[in-house]
Order: sequence, then structure tokens, then C-alpha cells
Amino acid sequence: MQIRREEKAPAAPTVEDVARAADVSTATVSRCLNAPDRVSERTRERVMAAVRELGYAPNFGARALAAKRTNTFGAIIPTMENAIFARGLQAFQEALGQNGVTLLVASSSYRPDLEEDQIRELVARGADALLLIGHDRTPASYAFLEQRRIPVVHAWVHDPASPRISIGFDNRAAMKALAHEVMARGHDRLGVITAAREGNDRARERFAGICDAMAERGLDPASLAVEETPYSIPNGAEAFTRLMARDPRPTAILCGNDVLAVGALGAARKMGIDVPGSVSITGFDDIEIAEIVQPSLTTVHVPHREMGRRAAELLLALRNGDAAPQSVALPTHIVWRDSLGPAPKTPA
Amino acid sequence: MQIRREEKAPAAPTVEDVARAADVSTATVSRCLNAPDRVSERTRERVMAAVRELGYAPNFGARALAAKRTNTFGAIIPTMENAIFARGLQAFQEALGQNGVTLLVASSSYRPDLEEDQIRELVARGADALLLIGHDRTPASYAFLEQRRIPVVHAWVHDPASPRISIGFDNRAAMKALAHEVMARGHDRLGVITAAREGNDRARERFAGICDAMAERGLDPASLAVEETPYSIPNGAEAFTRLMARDPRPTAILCGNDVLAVGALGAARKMGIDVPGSVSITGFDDIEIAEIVQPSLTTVHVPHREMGRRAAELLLALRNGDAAPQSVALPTHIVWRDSLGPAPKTPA
DNA sequence: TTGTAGGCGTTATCAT
DNA sequence: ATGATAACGCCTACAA
Repeated sequence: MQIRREEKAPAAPTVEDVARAADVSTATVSRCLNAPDRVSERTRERVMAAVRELGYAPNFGARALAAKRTNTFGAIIPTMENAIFARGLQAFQEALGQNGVTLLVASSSYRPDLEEDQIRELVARGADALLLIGHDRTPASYAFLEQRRIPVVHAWVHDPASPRISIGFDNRAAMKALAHEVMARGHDRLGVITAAREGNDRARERFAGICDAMAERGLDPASLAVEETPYSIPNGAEAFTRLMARDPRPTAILCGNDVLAVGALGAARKMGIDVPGSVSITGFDDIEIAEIVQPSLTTVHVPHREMGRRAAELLLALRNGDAAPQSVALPTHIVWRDSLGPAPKTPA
Repeated sequence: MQIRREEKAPAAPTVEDVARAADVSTATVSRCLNAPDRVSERTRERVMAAVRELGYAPNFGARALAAKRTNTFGAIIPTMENAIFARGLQAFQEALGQNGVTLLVASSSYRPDLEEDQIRELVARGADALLLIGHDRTPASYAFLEQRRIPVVHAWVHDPASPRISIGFDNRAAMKALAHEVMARGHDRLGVITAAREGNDRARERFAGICDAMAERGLDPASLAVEETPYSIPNGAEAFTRLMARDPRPTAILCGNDVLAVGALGAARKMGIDVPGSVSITGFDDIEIAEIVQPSLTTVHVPHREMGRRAAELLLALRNGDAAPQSVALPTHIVWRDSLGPAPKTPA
């Protein structure tokens, strides 16, 4: 049984309280907050004083209910655990903030089913528009978004063939270019550490890029040594260890992102395998630690901040009903550092 | 002028729509969603079918308005940019999720004034309870929280003298222990790279810990070379560079966290300064890259995941009105790695 | 410039 | 077990 508390009610002040305190109507209070210039200086001051006095803050739910606009956007990213999305999201948020919209962030753990729930949740919470990563999601998710006509921008990808509006880069072409450079250095036993490709089009595209390059150079993509594991430093380390146990042993490991690559680098050091002397390792993303780690990581630079900023522009334009904005493709480039070297002279 | 659109309305389905489709009252629909056992099997199936059919999702704002409970907690962390808070927050979120509450995250950029806004925002959005970092905030923030009787837990700190409930560790004692170990290795010219201490009690406490240890060993805390800069790898690098230009030059640099320390390490490498041969460097937090970087970083291990998990337990208990939970202190320990060595033999 | 009043979508209290 | 109906806090025509 619950004991009756004799404390006075915590009651949040409402427009009505403010109105009473300032001796005006609730409508005037509302105007002071939403259209300050439609109210006389004198009464506005009186109202704002009451607002401060009472510590009034408008109830978001009630406001959304009545106004049908929240000035809130949502973003669903696969993970907050590592830095992959942090910088882009930060830029996204900053750009939104400058336009008076606040951001709600959710993470899906790379699971389309969870993402579907999150989409519903964010929309129910009143998100006016959504930022999503990639194109891989459940049909139900897309059906929902279309039925509700929620403005959506897809980031981290660019597929000119898709009608959906996106801001990103060509993952496949970028990885293909890197794979070509690796092979140009004499490597012909390649390995790859990738995230699960199911439900992750970025991972799938990057993987495909490697196969493309191999085929173009007359190598059989089937000879590619593949390890699939979730993005994390320890996972990268384990996958690398398994790759080194293969026969024949690969001389170059292309990693699906920098996080995996850093893990691989660590494992190599522990195993006493020289990088890039015995094995070359490459990453993808160019996050901060790619430059810090030793040997520093040759990787694909992705313009995260610009991507985030322009995602905000696109989404704002969409929400405002401006002339339909176009998908944009951002350039990536290879950053040459120390983890990639020529193939070792002593082939098996 | 806005062109009239001839599209059919995007209208989100409401309980009413569902009720009509299932030929029941709105009350029954509501019960199906919130107390499924209080409705007969047959009608429940019919209702749920309609729900799926229409893609119905309850409007969060309306629900909060009517039910006065959102099952949503809020967390305000200083930054999402680096990994300091990521792991703890992840654990926090997981624990909440298992209890059916969803988490809203905001970041304050280490600015109490912004944090005050965020607190208001989260509460207005219906947060039932809040997780905050540290004890440093505006009086207005505390006044607001008390007036509204919002359950709050303070993480990343533990001050037995404070009446506020917290889950964390003694930043001052932890850093003091580390400083003692550094001096025990012969270092008597110390430098520190800290975040701004104003408005950041963790930074202030850690700093104070160093001074404590120096005083206890008969060193004048005024001789400590201090660099204050926001947490980031490049900032750590720059601060380190400035420290190395001082006369006399410190032989050991204690960093306020691992992020700064990693930056310092990078700068040392670029400057050709041997670590730990010429200078020792220490961190704080024990985030992933502390182990990866070279030389690996001697640092203070903080049990982030446990802290997050137990923060959730505390907050849940508070919200549920269980017997007033107690603040908890978590142990930290020094992780011995390679960046700390004996003081160089050639004193100035 | 200001006030009045209806409605936004949901839950909860009472009946039935 | 189910149905009517009154809040919940705010915004916005519409009137004055």
C-alpha cells in the first residue's frame, strides 16, 4: 500500500496560470511566446515577467497537438557506440539548431526491425522530418513513411538510380578505387573484414566494390577471404586473427571501416606481424584515430561534417515545401598513410 | 503565395479511426493497447487487426497529456563528440529499455546555461526523470528541478557530503592516487592538461587531486604547469606543445582525460619526444583507444558500463517512489601501461 | 491589440 | 466487458 504524501502538488504551471498572473487571456500569453510582435510592448513585458516568475515552460505535447508542428526532426543512426556517425550528426544538429529545430536521435543497432519501431516512435513524438542512414529498411518502414508523407533524407549513400533523395557518396566506387590501389601495389591475396551485409547497404556496396576491382584485374572474387563481424575494435582484432590463420594467408586486408581496421592493427601488433611489411591494412571513413594509430591508417576520407550540414539543408527545404531538392553526391578521396605498402617479396 | 495541393490528406490515423474500423469505442481501443487483459480475446484481435491495417501509432503528445506519464527519461551529457560518455550512456539506455522506458539524449557542450535550457526542454517533452552529469549547474536549474519534483540522478561523480543522489566515483581521490604514483617515479616537474574547470566539477576535482598529492609530497602546487583547453585530440596536442615550450620543461604530463592524452601522445611523436623516455603522459577514463595507441596509455579505469547500468536502477527506483535509494560510490583503479615511466636521469 | 471558444488525440472515470 | 464523456495544455480562427 502506498502511503499518502502530504507534500504540496508539484503541478507544472500552465498558460492559464501565467495568464492569471499577468492578468491577460491565455491567447495573449500564447502570442507572447509564438509571435511576440503581435502584442504590445507593455503587456509583453508583463507576461514575460510572469513566465519567468512561475518558471513556466510550454508543454510540448500539448503544443504539438494544437499546432501540428513541432520544429523537431528525428535521426536514426545504426549506433552511437563508435565515432562513425558522431561527427556527421554533430554537424547535422548544429545546422538544425541554427534554424530553430531541435533534433531527436535514436539508434537501431543495425537492425531494420528496430529501426521500424524507432521510426514509428519518432513520428509519434511529432518529428516533422527524418534523417535515415542508407536505403536498406523494411518495406513496412517505407510504407509507413509514405503513407504519413514524412519528409526523409537518406545519408551516407548515393545511388543515382534511386528516386529517394539522398546525401552521400558512392560507397562502391570509393572502395573499388581503394582496392585498385592495393592491387596496384602487387597484392593478389586479399582479405576483407566487413560488417554484416544483410540490412546494411553501405557494407554491401563497399564489399561489391572490392569484387568489382578484383574482377577488373582478372582476380577471382571468390578467392577473397571474407570475415563478417559487427563494427568494433575487438571484433576487428578477432577477425584479423582468423584471417591470418587462413591458407593461403592474405597480404592485404581491406576493412569495412576504420574501427575494424584499428582492431586489426592492434591484433597485428600483438601477433608480431609487421604492418605494412608483412600485411597491409586499410580502413574507411577517416575518423580521428586513423591518424593517431601506429602505423597510421591508409583509408577513404568521407566528408562527414559537410554531409551532416547539407543533410540539414535538404531536410529543411523538404519540410518547408521548397522546390523539390536534388540528391547530392559528395566526393571521397583516399588518404595515404602508412598502413598500406607493397606486397611482400616472398609469395607463397 | 502557396499553391493549393490537390494531394489527399496525409492524416495520421487516430484511435477514432481504429475504433470505427473495429466497430468498438475509443475506450476499448485504448484498453487494447494499455491493458490488453482487460478486454475480451475476440474483440482484442479485431482491434489489433485494425491497428495493423491502418498503421496506427498512438500520438505521443496526446498520450502524455492524458496519462501524465511518458515512460521516457532524459539524459543530458556534456558532449557526444568523443567516446567519454558513449559507453556509460549505452549501458544506461539498455537498462532502461529492458524496463520499457525510452531515453531522450541532449548535449550541453559543457555549458551550464545551455544545460538549463535542455533541462526545461526535456521536462516539457515529458521526461519522467533525468540523468545529469556532475553537480555543477545553475541555481535556476536546481530550482526548476525541485519545484517540479523531477527525479534526478547525478552521474560521474560521488561526493558523500552532497545530499543529492549520485552514482559515480571520487574524481579527486582517483587523480590524487595517480599523481602520487607519478611522483613516486621521481617526477617533480609536473604539467597538467585539463578541461575548463569552470562549470565542470569533474575537471576541477581531478585538478585538485593533483594539487593534493603534490602538497603531500612537499611540492608547491603553484609550480604545476597548467594548460586549460576543451576536450579534443587536437587540443590535447596543442596544449602539450605549449607545455614542452615551458621553462623548466615538465617531465610528466597528467591529462584530464584520455582524449587529451591521446592528442598529447600524437604531438610528442611529431616533435620527436620520446614517451616515456623523456616525458611521461597519463590519461583518465580508460576508453578503448587508450589501449590501442602507442605507447599505450597509463590511465585511470572508470567502470562506465556499470555506472550506466546502476544509474538506470537508481532512477527507476526514484521514479517508482521506492524507498529512497542511496548514492553509490564505484571503485576506480589505475591501469598500468607504457606511457608512464621513471623521471629522466638528467634533471635541468 | 486583445479575448472567446473550439478542437487537437489520448486516457480515465463512470456508467451500463 | 464495453461505452460515453470529461479532462489534459495549448493554439488559432474569429470576434470585439
